[in-house]
Amino acid sequence: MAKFRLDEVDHQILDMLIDNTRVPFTDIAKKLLISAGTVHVRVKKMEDAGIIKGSSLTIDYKKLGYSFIAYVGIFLQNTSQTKFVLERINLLPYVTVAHVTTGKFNIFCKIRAKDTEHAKDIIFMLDDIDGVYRTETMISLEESLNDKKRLMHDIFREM
Amino acid sequence: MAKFRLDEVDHQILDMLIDNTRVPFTDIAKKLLISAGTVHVRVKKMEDAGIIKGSSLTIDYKKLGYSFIAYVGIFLQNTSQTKFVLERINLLPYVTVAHVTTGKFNIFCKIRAKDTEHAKDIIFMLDDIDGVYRTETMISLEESLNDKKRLMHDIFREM
DNA sequence: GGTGAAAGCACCGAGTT
DNA sequence: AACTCGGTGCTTTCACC
Repeated sequence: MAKFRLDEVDHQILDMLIDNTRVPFTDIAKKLLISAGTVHVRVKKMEDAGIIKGSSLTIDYKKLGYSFIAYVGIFLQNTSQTKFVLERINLLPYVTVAHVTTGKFNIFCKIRAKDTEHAKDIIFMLDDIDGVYRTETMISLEESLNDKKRLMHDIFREM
Repeated sequence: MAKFRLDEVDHQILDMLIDNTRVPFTDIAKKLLISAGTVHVRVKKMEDAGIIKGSSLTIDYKKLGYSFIAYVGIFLQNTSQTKFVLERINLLPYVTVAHVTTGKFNIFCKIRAKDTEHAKDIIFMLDDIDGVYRTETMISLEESLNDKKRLMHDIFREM
């Protein structure tokens, strides 16, 4: 995978858009003392390069009744079944992300549910997939998301 | 936390905006056969209710040279140190999310790094936090994100 | 690669049904 | 609650630097 170099202006633009994709390009332009046209061209360039893959809303799932988060580690009967099981897992809507991992588990995923009862159903569905030997669940008591803005500044500025 | 009820139109609007926050309200209106003003009012309502917390870009971190993902389970010397350690963890920019969990680990977090060398540095920083007894790392060999669109449709439509 | 202005639209609030 | 409509302001393009 090619590594793409961004300059300081690109970083500043990303910083602002990452916090709010709807911030007007004219505002960005004012802050960075460049023209709105330039902002537009640079954003387009980052989109074309695939650095900006898309945009999405941040939804408050708790307000929608989904306040249960857990991580589930999956042990397979045989690692050759990894691909098959991963495909099945991705058919389950309540699994938000799945990873093939080294270490203790073969597959590791995050689930989002309404409550413990609902989570139980999801975990049973995972257990029922062919090739899954057993699962181990870690319930999240508190989620703490890192601040995106700081992430961008500190991580990517150094490149 | 109060549970907020969304109707079919709200769901359709969210579905479109979740795929692309910059899709014009006029396009949404055309597709749903309502007026752009109505789209505007409904989005505003969801923002005011806090359902829509914000918006963000999806960045291709791999293209920026950050292709390493791992999960780190943390064992504390004493659970009373949870809050303190969590605060320290959140100061580390490469930790994208941290959870207080039940089960095997006390705290559980996800890190994003350039490579194994870089990951090692981050894990050492975690190990060095006062109160951390030891850590256990699971390296992600493959990440598989669930499709957002399907998530919204299948999960929230039923409420 | 950047600018600035102009044309084309989108947003958004007010007033109406 | 939803619609129309008009003012305001944003995006996007393009000729020029």
